[in-house]
Amino acid sequence: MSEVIDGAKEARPSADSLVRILEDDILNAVLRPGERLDEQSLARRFEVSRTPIREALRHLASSGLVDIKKNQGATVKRLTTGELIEMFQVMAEYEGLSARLSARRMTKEDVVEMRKLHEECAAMAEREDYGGFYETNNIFHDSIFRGSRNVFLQMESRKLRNRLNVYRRHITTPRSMTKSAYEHGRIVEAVTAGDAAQAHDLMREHVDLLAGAAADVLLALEAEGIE
Amino acid sequence: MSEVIDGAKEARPSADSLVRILEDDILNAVLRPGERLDEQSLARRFEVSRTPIREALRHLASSGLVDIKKNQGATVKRLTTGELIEMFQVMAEYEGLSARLSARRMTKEDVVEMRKLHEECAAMAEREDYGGFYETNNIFHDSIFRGSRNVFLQMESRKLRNRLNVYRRHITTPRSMTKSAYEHGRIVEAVTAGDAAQAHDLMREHVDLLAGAAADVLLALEAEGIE
DNA sequence: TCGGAAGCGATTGTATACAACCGCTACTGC
DNA sequence: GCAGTAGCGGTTGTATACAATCGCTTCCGA
Repeated sequence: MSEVIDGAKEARPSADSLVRILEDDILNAVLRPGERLDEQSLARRFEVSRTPIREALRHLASSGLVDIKKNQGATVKRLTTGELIEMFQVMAEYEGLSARLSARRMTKEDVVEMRKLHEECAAMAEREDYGGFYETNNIFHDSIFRGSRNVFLQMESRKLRNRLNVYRRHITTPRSMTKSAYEHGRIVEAVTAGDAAQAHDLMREHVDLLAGAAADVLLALEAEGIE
Repeated sequence: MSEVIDGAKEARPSADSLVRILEDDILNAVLRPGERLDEQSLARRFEVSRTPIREALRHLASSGLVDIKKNQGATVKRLTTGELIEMFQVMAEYEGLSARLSARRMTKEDVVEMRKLHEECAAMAEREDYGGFYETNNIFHDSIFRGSRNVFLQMESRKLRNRLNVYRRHITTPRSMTKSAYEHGRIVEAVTAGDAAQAHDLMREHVDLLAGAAADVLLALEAEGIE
């Protein structure tokens, strides 16, 4: 990564920094889906010219966070239900692959780390500490991504997770922490045992909230334009 | 897509078109991995100013085809063997997911189309028409991606396939067409039967073998320095 | 009153001008 | 002779100026 120098937030940011700043704003819902991203306003706000703003917007566009229409400017990408489902399915696949690879490649130290995080997760569930569970759950999943020893997979899943997180607040997860923790346990066992196929399946099912026929129906409905 | 007007190849291309032109050049190895992409030269070549060139380069950078270092310009991204293998693994997962979803969602018409393409593939294999097999094989796999009814998956896999195709010429796939055709057959049956899990596994293994073989060849190539 | 087209304002797309930065070379001093 | 530095050429990064395009409003006519 770049220097940590940009701690001084009043220094005029350069295109590079702008990408991250705008990205954060989108992920934290400072900029909301559908919102217009006017080049001049942004230029004034950051005290730079339109040029670096444009570059940043183009970058965000090709990473999927922003939507640019020719001669009509940029808006924060608004995802339809269908697109969200599609992306969740791919995310589930990423997670499944990470578990498969981890089952084959994790070192003893990796496994210890993973088990520790799993136990922390379980403890959070026990206490019904939702915030803590959410945090630890993320770290647990990350440990499995790292264990996969596939940097490309890690990058892609991180990008996708960011995009999905924009909508996290709208997704009131109906899942119980206890059930999640139980599933974590089974995944941990499969990975530890080196059972790649089992690890893959358990993980994909664990993550794929909308795996079932519900998704098929929703997609079909949307295909005929019902909103 | 956009207008078909840009058939006139001497019209000065706009940033949008430039992305596709440069992309094609990279995919067709007119621009080779590691090659420098000088803004001024490109600007002269296409008779535009540096501005649209820059935008195109940034776009290609975030789609992974180009590598941009701050103040040091852009080069065609050169992938290491390890990165290629990682990407092939993810690609296999994409294909597996497409088969899984197709098994659940394909219409009767989709299935007919898929079977037709499979039979064409088999015929090509029979005749040992390697070029024809390659073409038809791609179309066959595409038909399954389409059958998945997951546009996001299709887009991601297309992007990834493009990136991998840059190195296709280095990958003289040692697989027999006959074996591929046979595996296609099993996949077709699983999809038709609606056996999602089976379709997924068969497809992933079908493509993953390519990855394994590719890895070996690439490792050999890297030993002598890829150029 | 409603439909349509032309003009206007505003925004994006492109070109050019200028500033900042990097790498290389050559020179100087030890 | 070699190390280090200062200067130079060239490339990228940013700012500004200009052109093209789009949507909206307004005006005209039926």
